[in-house]
Amino acid sequence: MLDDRKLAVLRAIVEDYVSTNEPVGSKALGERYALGVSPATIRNDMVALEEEGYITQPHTSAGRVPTDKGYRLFVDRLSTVKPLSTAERRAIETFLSGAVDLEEIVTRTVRLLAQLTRQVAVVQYPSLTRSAVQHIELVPLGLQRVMMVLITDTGRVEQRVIDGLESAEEHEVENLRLLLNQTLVGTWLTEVPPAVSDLPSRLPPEERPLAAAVLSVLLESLVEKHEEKVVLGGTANLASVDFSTSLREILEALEENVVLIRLLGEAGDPSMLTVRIGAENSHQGLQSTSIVSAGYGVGDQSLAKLGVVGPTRMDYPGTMGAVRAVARYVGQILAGQ
Amino acid sequence: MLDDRKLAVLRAIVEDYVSTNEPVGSKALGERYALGVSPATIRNDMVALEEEGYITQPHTSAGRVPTDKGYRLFVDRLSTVKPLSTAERRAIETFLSGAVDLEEIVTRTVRLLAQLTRQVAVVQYPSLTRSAVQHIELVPLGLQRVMMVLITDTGRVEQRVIDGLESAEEHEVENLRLLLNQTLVGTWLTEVPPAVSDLPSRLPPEERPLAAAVLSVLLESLVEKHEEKVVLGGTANLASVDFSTSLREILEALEENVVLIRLLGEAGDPSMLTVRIGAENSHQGLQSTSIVSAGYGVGDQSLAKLGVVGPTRMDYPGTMGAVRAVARYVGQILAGQ
DNA sequence: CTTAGCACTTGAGACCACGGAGTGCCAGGA
DNA sequence: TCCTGGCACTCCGTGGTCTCAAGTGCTAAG
Repeated sequence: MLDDRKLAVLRAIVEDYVSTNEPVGSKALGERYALGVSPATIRNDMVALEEEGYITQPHTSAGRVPTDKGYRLFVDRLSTVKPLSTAERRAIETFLSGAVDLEEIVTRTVRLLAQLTRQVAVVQYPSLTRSAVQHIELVPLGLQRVMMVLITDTGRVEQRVIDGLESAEEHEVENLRLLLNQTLVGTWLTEVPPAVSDLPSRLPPEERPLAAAVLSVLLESLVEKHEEKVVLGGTANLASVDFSTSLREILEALEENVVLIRLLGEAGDPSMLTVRIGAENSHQGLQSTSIVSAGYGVGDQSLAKLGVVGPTRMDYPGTMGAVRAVARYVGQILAGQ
Repeated sequence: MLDDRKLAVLRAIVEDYVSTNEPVGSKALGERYALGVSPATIRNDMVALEEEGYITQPHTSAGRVPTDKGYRLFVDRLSTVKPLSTAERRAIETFLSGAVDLEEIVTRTVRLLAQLTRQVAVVQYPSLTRSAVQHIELVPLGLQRVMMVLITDTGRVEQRVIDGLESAEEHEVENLRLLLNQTLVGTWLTEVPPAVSDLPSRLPPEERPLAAAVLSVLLESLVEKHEEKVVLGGTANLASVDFSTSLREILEALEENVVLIRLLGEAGDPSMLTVRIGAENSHQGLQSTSIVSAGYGVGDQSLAKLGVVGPTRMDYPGTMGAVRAVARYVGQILAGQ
């Protein structure tokens, strides 16, 4: 059905359209890419490709433009991820290694990715669920307030103030602090709830109210802050492309962190690159964009996702290469912390 | 030079242009606003206003458009800040009072402001410099690492890991923690450096290396995190306006936190509303925008700034009303924390 | 199966004419 | 002195027509 030459034609169409942003015709195609056949032949192939739904013409007697399905085929079978140049790799490395804490790693990553791909970059904070407790600190703030600080081995810090306590005596707080650390250090966050279920019963009765209050806040912070935080960068890059859907819709979608997180989450195997093209995106405002994403993490466990959002008409090999490289380096940096 | 009627004409021009986005002519002006004089008279006034540089025509025989100078006069003398409706006030209050921590207050504020003004909102995190130490916590993480957590009375939390220590014995850390809190709780952050200068000398010699390391990180975090954090929202609102400078430039400027902070900082008396119009903004990319900002804080001390960025052609009275109201409510919420 | 040739389609751009909205100016009136 | 009505002029935006380039589909020959 689709022989090699037809595929080559499709590839050429995609590449040409991506770089020129203009519908590509049979003659120009034959000239610019060494297909070794005449325009007429290319036209015949185009008809076949159009019948199969890989390309389409904006109007009769205009050139062809790839459809979402066409890009999909291109990504799946006709292209290979383009590795970064060594200069680029070195730049990534030095740029990221200058970061001092998790927050800075994330902000730098997002900048980097936006710059490399010239598109909008999205980086999700490492999720809490996949990390383990490194330390829990309780700080008395006056008699009725205690601050809880939870530190994970991925460098994330969550803090909460627990208010309206009956009384929080120094030694009670100290006791609880010791017990919590003893019980929880090294535990996966997902394992925290079962691990603490019997904890109050291991304390003298008068200390249980405090423990209960602290635990409820601790558990709450685990579900609530779940994996909700993302950082966005390079929105200015949207301005240079013209989208079929309005720019406003896209910006609105991108501002909704919830939407972004859902989209990143929808991606498949986190250890692989995922590409969602045009209408494959479930969100209304992003049907004219493609999202290239990858999981990143320490070792073989993925902690969170990062990716870029751009027009369906994007340089897939290059973008995929950049996303993959950045994801790997961030993982390394995190591991090194 | 400029009698009352001329000013009334200018006011009418600004109001009309803001609401229609079209150059406004003498006839239409007389009809829509009850100026009580003929178009010819208005034309004469327009000539005078144009000579003074308050208005300009895009081309001969088109209507007039206010210049930056015209808007400036309008803001300074021809308009009054429009108070919000009680419904809006109530909405602000309920929306903001649902926030649980500083981060959420800031995010909610930015959303709120963007929604109220239909423009881009900018909120700066409460600055460290104007707040006082509420608590300092030191947490040993293994033998060579200590985490320092600094909590301010404005609810801000800074944490740092101090690495590569020779040894951090439990009791040394504990000692230092006590001493730090004893010395610093209640101290303005700006007063911290002098307050700790002689601190190592008050410790036994063997504990001084640890103290020095911790102090250097503490001081560093004071200057570094200074007032650098801003949150942005409502960028989608940019898409609906068309700017004379390219949208890209504006988005780029907005992404540079440094730029935003400088711009907010340039504003005058923090207890007042500041309006910077068009070319009054020092930054290149924002010469076609106006920035309305205000300080917010607890009591009469301003902790940080917030504001909105929009086209020079904006509804100044409404925007100023919204910014002022939001700034006040945020202050109240912060005080209530 | 490929290719050359050809007639056909269509949007983009150039050109033009025209109407509407706005202007400046002047002379007459309160 | 200031306002007003009148008038001639300017310019932009709109819509129509025309042409051109690029592209297409189809057919017949290699």
